[in-house]
Amino acid sequence: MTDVFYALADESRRLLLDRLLEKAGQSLSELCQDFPMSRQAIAKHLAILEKANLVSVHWQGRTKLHYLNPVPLGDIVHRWVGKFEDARIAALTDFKDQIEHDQKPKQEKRRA
Amino acid sequence: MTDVFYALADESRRLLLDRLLEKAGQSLSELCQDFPMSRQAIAKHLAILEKANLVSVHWQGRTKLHYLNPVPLGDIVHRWVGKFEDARIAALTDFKDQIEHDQKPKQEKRRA
DNA sequence: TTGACATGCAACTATATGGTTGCATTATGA
DNA sequence: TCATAATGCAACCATATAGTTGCATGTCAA
Repeated sequence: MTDVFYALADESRRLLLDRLLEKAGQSLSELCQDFPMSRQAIAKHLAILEKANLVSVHWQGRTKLHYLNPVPLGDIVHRWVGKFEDARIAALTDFKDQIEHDQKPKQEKRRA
Repeated sequence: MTDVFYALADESRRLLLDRLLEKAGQSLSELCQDFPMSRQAIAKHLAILEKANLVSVHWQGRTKLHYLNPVPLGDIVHRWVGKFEDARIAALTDFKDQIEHDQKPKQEKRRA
């Protein structure tokens, strides 16, 4: 959980995921093209994405091919964000209204 | 985007969100109870959550009441994770199979 | 009015992070 | 075989992060 959020908390890493969404199976040097950063910096970012299981790799000779693995994203949505779903629905009804009317939200204890 | 992921990339901060989901409108000192950390450390975490717009505050005299704002979570899911949805569906069909069979995924270019 | 309570502000510390450069290792292909 | 290409490893640096402690400010209530 922490690993995934941490990995996503960096613009460069999110951009790398975008690149791998556009085209799967890119090598490190391929991903380095048009990226304003040294190869080693990118390799570190990819290692972090690997650790978070957001990227899977496959060696082919001396080149390391990278594949986006979107499964942890789904996990986060369903196993973590999900529990805030009730609050989100409530937010659409009362919370937002009250904020807009510059009042203190009246609920002292929201349902669990 | 970065602010939200960054805020969520810390166990303590995610725990604070849990606390505010259980009971809305808690003050700083209330949130300090049973939290193995100084008040100032918690205040910093709350400031980060505020900056990410995950927590809204309301002053009542000398006490600052904190409310969970789950809207940015929904935004992340729909505006960011959403674009990986196609890949996630594909992952369930071919990618996972091939990983399990220890083969290189055959797609060189996934659809955009 | 004044003491106590809730919070904020500032300085400080140790460690993590994001980046760099230089060199080593391994595999390809002419 | 051997130069080159793809990657890894290690040291280093500046800054950010997560935490601490001490003190200041502001508000409530007796």
